[in-house]
Order: sequence, then structure tokens, then C-alpha cells
Amino acid sequence: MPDVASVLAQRLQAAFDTVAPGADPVLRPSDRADFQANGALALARRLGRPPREIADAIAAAAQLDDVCERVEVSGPGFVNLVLSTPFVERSVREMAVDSRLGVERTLAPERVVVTYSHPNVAKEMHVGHLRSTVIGDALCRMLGHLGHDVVRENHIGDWGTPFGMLIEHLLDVGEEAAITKLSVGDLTGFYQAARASFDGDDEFKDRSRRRVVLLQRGDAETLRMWRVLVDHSISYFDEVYEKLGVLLTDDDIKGESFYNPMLPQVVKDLDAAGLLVEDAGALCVFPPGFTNREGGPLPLIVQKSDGGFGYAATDLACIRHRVDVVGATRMLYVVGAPQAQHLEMCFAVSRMAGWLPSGVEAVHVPFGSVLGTDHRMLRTRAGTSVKLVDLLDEAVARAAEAMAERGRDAALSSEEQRSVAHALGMGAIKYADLSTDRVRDYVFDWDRMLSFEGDTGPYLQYAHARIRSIFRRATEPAGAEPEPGGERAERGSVIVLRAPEERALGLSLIGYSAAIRAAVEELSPSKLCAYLYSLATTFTTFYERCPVLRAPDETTRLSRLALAETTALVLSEGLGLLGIEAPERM
RNA sequence: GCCCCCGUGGCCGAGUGGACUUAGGCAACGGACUUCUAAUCCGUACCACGCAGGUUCGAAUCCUGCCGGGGGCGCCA
Repeated sequence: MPDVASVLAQRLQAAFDTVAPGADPVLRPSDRADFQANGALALARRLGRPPREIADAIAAAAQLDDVCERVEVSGPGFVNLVLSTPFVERSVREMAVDSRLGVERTLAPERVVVTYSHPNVAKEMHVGHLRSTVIGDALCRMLGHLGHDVVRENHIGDWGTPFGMLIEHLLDVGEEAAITKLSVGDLTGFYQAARASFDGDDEFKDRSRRRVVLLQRGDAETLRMWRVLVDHSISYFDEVYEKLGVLLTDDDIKGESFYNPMLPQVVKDLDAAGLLVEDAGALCVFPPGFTNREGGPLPLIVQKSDGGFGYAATDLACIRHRVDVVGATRMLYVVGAPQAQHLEMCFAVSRMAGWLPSGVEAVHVPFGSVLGTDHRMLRTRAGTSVKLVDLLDEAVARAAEAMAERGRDAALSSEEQRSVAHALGMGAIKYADLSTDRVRDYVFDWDRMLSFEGDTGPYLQYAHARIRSIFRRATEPAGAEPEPGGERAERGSVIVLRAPEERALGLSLIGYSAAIRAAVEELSPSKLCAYLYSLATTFTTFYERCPVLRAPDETTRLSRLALAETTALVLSEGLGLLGIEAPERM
């Protein structure tokens, strides 16, 4: 089931081809019509003809009778398109009975590795991990929905020199005490205590260094203690992920330790390829185009002068593994913007070494920082970074408070209150993060995201819950079964669009598939957010003006019920693709 | 010093070559509740595209320079 924009694009392309083969119709949504094609203007110079004349020719050539009720040339050469209401109606009906709500699977599925979240063992998760986790999760869900084969990867920091001091600290405090501390989530306390010993105690420092060597040699007892630290950290991460409601599981963990055994081969093969240069004792690759402070070549340090491997080695091993073993055709790095240069260098070196063939795409998906309302990096009053769990818990507490203020505590069971407060709190945080352009820094403002007014997660959740409540009040038993298919098939076919608000809602609904496509194409969940918000406002306008249960006649009533139901399905599925729950009531 | 990202009204923010005299939201003001959940809707008002040049029939969008903010620039990840 092709979506409306594709149908128009196709027809217009044919018309443009008659005037100038291959010319882009430049189809856009319009505020003067439903859509507009701007392509004629761009052709004016190329063809040496007045743009209006070209637009006229295109409008005349376009086969649009069955889909448009008006095709007009206006202004300097815009082609305005107003869809015919029967066509909109037909499209909504098809969508309403389609189990995928008109979203077709991709014809070119890829195996996409998405790497995101990546917390460090024995270190607290903070807001910096929030964006990566939330954005990565949404991208995985959207890509998966379009039929791509998504391989999630959580590249946790579970290896390296800090483990010497962490293990020694574990020995000092005793395993029991260490485990207790880690399982209550006081990772920061544990890490800082270890750090303090390391900085203030030379004997401890020596022990730590020896411990690193033991770890790297694979000493059994050292590895066992390392495992204790890793396992308890992971179970703590799992708690956070469960709270957040993201897809990541233990199976997705491929930490630095996983790639560690592959590092010597990375060095060997780079050397064999003649790419390795020894510089100041370190083994480096100098990809062209990168310069240091003095304007000289900038190295990617693969092996440090002390013989240890740099993180670049791990990242290179990763790329090889994903291509050779995982079979990735695409890899997405949901990693903060500051690492752009490092990743570019890794990609460049991988290409030089032939590890990243031309058919495989590696993309950095950067994002900006989370700022406090003072527009500086979000920190606690003490100046430390904010614990992610604290943030999540506060969101839930604030949501519960807001529900109580509105008297919802009386309307819902205490169990339901808890789950709804949780959904609202997470929805608020996630939507605030996802709805803004990824690469910009964004201001973390409780009052804004949890105000439950305007362009927020809770507003969308509310819009959805309100629709559901219509069905609880409707007498049809069918209304209580929101699942696609079956009886829905019959109900969808009764949709008629008469009132302008009905037509507007229908038009908005059939834009769903294009919105998802755009969001995936641009790796930009904010595109889907914007669509859902616009659908929700279009719906509420419809809802204010067009009584559903009290519709003037049975035909209208059934039609409006079907429209409402389809809207609810799009909202809950769309929010779901963003990793946001849509409660049945709130 | 070099490189990258960002700069849109009081605030947040979409738009990256087309009708833009810039969407939407928040805050403000005025209306609509014995409701299909008002966490809503309708309306009003609001001196915004950092600055200066350039390219173009047309620039918030492309180019150059500058200003402001953030980040990066060899053994941390």
C-alpha cells in the first residue's frame, strides 16, 4: 500500500519527465494546498523558459484526476495540489484495515549494527548516557519496524588500566562489602574510593599496576574478581535499562574485553599492510587529512609506547568484527559529538586497511550535550554529574504528583497509578530528548517536559488515553479490542470524511508512513515526534468539534469511531517506536 | 593557531534554495467545563533568522570574512 506522498511523487515524476527527464518535482507539504511541487521554478533557467509556462505544462501532463480535486499553478510557478476527499477517504480506509497501518517494509533490508549506551563498569550512569541510550533505542525500534535486521551493541567499558585499582580496592574492602555497594548502585562511591587510594597511596598504586599486568596475563583469580565487578555492574545497568524501558539486554553486551583478544592481530595486519608507523615509541597510523595543533599529521595511536593498546585498537577491531563476523552492511555509532574526529579517523584507517569495504557504511550519529536550565552542562549542586537513576526516579515522582493534583489518584488503582506515573515520567524524559534535533545541545527543564502541556510526551500519552476512554464508553464490544485485523477490517471500511476536521484528520493519518520513513532516512526520531504531535493536535481539534459517541447518525458515529481507533493505533505504535509507553488510561 | 558543531521573538524550537512578510510550543491576554478525561480546545497579541559582504530570478537555508557559545586537536575512553 503506497502512501499518498509516494503516489503523488510518482505521478509528478512522470509529468516532469515529459518536460525535462529526471527533474526533481520537489514535492512538499503546502500551507496553501495539501501539497505543492516546486520543481518547475528550478527548471526555468535550465530550459530557458518562463517558470509559469513550465508549471502549466507539468500541470497539464500530470495524471492526477483520480487523486486530486484541484491542480493549480500559482505564484511564479508552483503547482498546488489539493487531494480529492474520496481519495483521502480511500487511503484512510486502506490504512485503517492494514495491520501495519500503511507502513511498508523496506525493499532493501540491511543488517544494521547500532552501538549505543556504553556505560563503564564500576562507574555511575549519568545524563551523558541518557541521550545515547534513548536515541539508540528509538533508532533500533524504527529500523526494525521497517524490516531491517538490527543488531544492538552495548560497548561497555569493561577493560583497561582502571581495573587494577578497582580490583585492589575490592580486595581492600572485602568482596562482600564491594558487592553490597555495587548492587545498591553506589558505583560512584566505589570508584572514587579506589581512585582516592590510587592517588594517595603509593603502595596501593604499585599493587594496582601489578594487578593490571595479572589481569592482562589472564591470571585466574584476578579474572574472577574482575568478573565480580563486571557482573554486578551489569546487573545494575539492567535495572536502569528496565526502568527506562529500552530494548538492551545482556545479549547485546560486547564490551571492550570482548575485542581485547583481537587487538594483536589488528596491529599485525596494519603492519603487514604497511600502514603502521612508530612515532615516539607508539605504533600509529596517520590517515591523510587530519592535522594536529602544529599543523602536522595526526596519528591514530593503535599501540601505546608502554605496549598497551589504545581505544583506537579496540574500535578498529570492532569494525573488522562487525564486517567479517556479524555481516553488517551498515553501522551506526550513537556517540556524543565530541568523538566525531576520533570516529572519522577510525573509519578512515579501516578503509585504508580494507576492513571497511565500500559497500559497508559506517555512520557517526552524534548528539549534543544535556544542559541545565542555566545553559551549562547539567550538574548537581556539588558540581558532580547527575546520576541517571536519580533523574529517572524524580521524573516518576513528579508525574505521580501531577496525577494526584488532578485527582487521578482517585480514578485509578494504586497499582495503575504507579505504572502510569512511571510511563509518564519516562515518556516526558524521552520525548524531551527525542523531539529536539539530535545534534543540538538541549536544555533539561523539568517544568517544561513535565508541564503536561504543549509539545510533550505526556500530552501525546493523554491524547491516546482519551481516545481509549471513548471505546470504554462505547457500547460496541469491538471497541474494547484495539488489536489490528479481524473486526477492525470491517470497521475501517465505514470511514467517511465529511466535516473539514474529519478530512484534516484523515490527511494527517495517511502521513504516518512517510513520517517514519523520513525519521529513519535522516536517523532523526524528532521527525516522528513532530508528526505524532501534529496528529494529536489535529485529532483533538476533531474531537472538540465532531462528537463521536453522540454523532448525529449511526454512519457518522461508526466512521468517527474508526477514525479515532486508527488515530489511537498510530499514536500508540508511533510512541512505541520511540520507546514511549501509551497507557490505556491515565 | 587549526578543525568541527551551534547561533531563529521574553523563553524553547521547526524549517537547510522557492510564495518565508518564518511553523509549532511555553509564558501573556480574552473566551469555552452539570465534558466523549479541561493534562483540553478556540481566539488575540508578540519590533526573531548573530553581523557584513557575495552567488542566485529567489537565501534562515549556499559561499567568504567576522562576532558570540560549545567541543576537538598523540599515548584517557
